[in-house]
Amino acid sequence: MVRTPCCRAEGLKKGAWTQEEDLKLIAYVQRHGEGGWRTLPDKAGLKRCGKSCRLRWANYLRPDIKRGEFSQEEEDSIINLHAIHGNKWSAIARRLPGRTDNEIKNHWNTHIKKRLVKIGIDPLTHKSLLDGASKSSDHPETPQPEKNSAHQEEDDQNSDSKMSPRSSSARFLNRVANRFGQRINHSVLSNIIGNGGPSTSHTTTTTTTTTSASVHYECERSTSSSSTPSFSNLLINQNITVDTTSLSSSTFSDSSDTLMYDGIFSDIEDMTQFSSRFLSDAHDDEEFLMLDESCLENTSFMREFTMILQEDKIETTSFSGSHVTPVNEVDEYDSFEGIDNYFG
DNA sequence: AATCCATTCAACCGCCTGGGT
DNA sequence: GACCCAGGCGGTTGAATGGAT
Repeated sequence: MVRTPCCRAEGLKKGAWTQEEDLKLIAYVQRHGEGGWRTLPDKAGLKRCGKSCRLRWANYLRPDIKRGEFSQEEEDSIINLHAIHGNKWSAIARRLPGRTDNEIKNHWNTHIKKRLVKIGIDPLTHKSLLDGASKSSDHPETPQPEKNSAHQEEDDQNSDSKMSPRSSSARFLNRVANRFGQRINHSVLSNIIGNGGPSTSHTTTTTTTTTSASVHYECERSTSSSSTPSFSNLLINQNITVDTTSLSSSTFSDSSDTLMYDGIFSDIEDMTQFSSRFLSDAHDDEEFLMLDESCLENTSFMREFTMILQEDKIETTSFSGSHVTPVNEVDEYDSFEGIDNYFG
């Protein structure tokens, strides 16, 4: 079947937009809103393809566009999100308010990708390019293959001031276990850490229907999601995340708590960083672990659980050893001591 | 100053998807 | 189910720019 062109090719202008065209487009969208892109050019008096108008608006003229250099935090988020989503630029852009998919894509291709390659990380797989090569201890200048993730870069750059998302995940688990270890029933924590128990069921069905707060883990793209998560691979390969939608006000049956939770999340200034570490799209093909219903109904638990998320975010962004609950780090990855305390 | 080359990024292209009929 | 349409997406292009020679 012959594809119908999105617009008539004759007489349409291409190339860089002029200020006059921008003003026309802005005026039209402000008056009529977004949408109807195919007919917009005629109505707005633009000799442009509707697609071109939409792109110009979405990538450049939209009032909430954030322009300028990417911050270190934004770059970290992009790397983390790319490890999860791959080249799904729009998905990544949704987590970076004010940044467009096109901008992120360009920045990735022109800056981040090169930097990752330079330090020995495959930007496609986020694994070391030196897999299988001899240990770099013989060659101190070559990257260490043990930390075969994109986070090596930030570790290298911020080893004293930042914690990697991986350690954040483990630390988060520690805190949950330490704080709630005496109150959450065993099966719930078994679910969270996937300790091989029967309750590592991936209750995808209930996620979309009855879910409230779902702790959900995402496997690295290179790993099979079908395997039952073990304690170790949870720490190494997975980030604990909380589904955003699950923490909406509708989550909580106690109406008096609704506003509180809304407040907490609206108070989080940097949703980008928060979401890059804890939040994820609720795709149908992703698997979820559910917190026990009883936990969700326990507003006290949910209150503290939410506070942990918030505190964790704050501590990670301005980490100093003095004010962070100590977490033993047995090796280069965090250990999950809290769960041991609980089960011990 | 002139030329060449590399880099950046706005814009385009073609494909895909979902909704409506 | 088939078809059409609108919108969205990722990959690619090419003009503009800056640095090196």
